[in-house]
Amino acid sequence: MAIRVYESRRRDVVELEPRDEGRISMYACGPTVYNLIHVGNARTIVWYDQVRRYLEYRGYDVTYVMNYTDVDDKIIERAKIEGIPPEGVTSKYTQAFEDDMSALGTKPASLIVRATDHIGDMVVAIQGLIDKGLAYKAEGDVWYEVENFDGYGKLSGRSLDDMRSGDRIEPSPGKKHPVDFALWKSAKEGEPSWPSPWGPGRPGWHIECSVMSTRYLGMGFDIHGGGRDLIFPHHENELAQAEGLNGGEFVRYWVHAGLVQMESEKMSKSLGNVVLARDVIEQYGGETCRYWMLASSLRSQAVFSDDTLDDADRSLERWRTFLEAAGHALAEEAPAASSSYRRPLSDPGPEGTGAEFISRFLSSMDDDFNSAKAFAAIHDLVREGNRLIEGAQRGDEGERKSLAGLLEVFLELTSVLNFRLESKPEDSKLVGGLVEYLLELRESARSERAFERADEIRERLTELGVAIEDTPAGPRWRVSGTGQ
RNA sequence: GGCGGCGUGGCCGAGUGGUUUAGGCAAGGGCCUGCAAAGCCCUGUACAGCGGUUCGAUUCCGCUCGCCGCCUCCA
Repeated sequence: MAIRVYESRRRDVVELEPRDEGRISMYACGPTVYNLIHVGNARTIVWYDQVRRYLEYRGYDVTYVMNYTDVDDKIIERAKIEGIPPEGVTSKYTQAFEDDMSALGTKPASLIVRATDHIGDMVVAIQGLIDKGLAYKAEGDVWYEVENFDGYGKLSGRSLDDMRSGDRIEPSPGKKHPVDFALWKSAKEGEPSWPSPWGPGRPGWHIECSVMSTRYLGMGFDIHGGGRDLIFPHHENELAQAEGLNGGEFVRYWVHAGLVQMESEKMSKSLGNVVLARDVIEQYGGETCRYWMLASSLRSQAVFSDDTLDDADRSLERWRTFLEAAGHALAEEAPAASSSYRRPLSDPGPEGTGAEFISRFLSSMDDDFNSAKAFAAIHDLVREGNRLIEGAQRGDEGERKSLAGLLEVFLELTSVLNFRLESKPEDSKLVGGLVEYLLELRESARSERAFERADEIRERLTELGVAIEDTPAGPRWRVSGTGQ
């Protein structure tokens, strides 16, 4: 069974057949580092991280390149506002991006590339396009001539005629066709610039991705993506540049993520309805945020609201509770998480306790990363596991064995999604000691049947965010809630 | 105006031409508990509307209504 993905250009779900057997090359448009990212930006990157993790889990050797766009009008603007040089802006927001993404459990791409480190390559590419008759100079600018590229519009499914008739494109002086886009912009006073055969200036928005992706991954690499809103013009233009310059196919599979919706409107910087990733992480924690992002599948739009985030938080809490309870029930026989699980496509498939859950998880994720269905398999596993806990605690050998098997599968599946399910940081030694002491007091009250006193202790702790559960093996506690 | 997508029970969100339920959250009932909590069991009879195809459609086709995305910087 192969992995299937929805491919934007073909507008269909197709089998993923990598250019090189056993290897996947993927490229993602990373941030333009001029601002803190919002949860929509973050969700797309988290999903790409998940795609990468899943492909590795399925046995592929993945090379994942991400770019940071660190030359752009917005950066220049921002530098003026903050009164610092553009490099100050980019380094500040690059760090902020990496901090946010790390809080969301993504691991850095195999290779991170910066536009400013590849200006020379871009100049060479632009000259190449001019030489091929696909670009032309107009004053200090260089424009891509879309009418000379056969197939312009094939990714986004639109024709030049459609676009010409649209009244939203403003013709610029010097452009031959209103859709022609800038490859090189001449420098204005006080802007960062680089030398070029056409005079000092800086590259246009799209050229860096064409140049850097093909430099490191070659033409015809496997997966390229970003949010749906990048399909046009960004990816269309990347395609026109790369294929126009090099010939052949640029990208085998275009994979685009659905956008985050805010009250039935997309979240977007231009609409001004953004919620910063940082703020959501602070309120709900990175793991809840990641759960929310992944619980809706890659292509569907995710609804941002307190309700959907609260749902995610409670669902995750259910998993944590299971992990903890199963661990207690099995004591030292409890399996530990491995650092790297692998289920290559070539595997005959799992056997033994919990195998059905692995199978369901795999077939769901193989099917265009249907995470919603994959999560359901984990939830079903948890229910079955919870049923076994009482018996396992009693010492029933059969149930212990089954529970241990299920727990092992649970650890595997949640680790593929990079959920650590760790207890809250408040769970420190001092706090632990104090809570244990209060529980001892409560237990002695209970043994004297002084329930009023016992309940008072429990209520006070609950108010403080410490949940108490009495189990046959004694009371248990944990820090609950969303950390507010 | 052009192109694309969607409309599932209180909310989020999978899926399918027909019999057995996606799953989560919330709600109600029960078990367990000193009482709780956690957990388990049960319950809700949902697929925008109108036609059509079909023995049978939530699932296919058409139309209508509503919503969303792209067409301009945007993940």
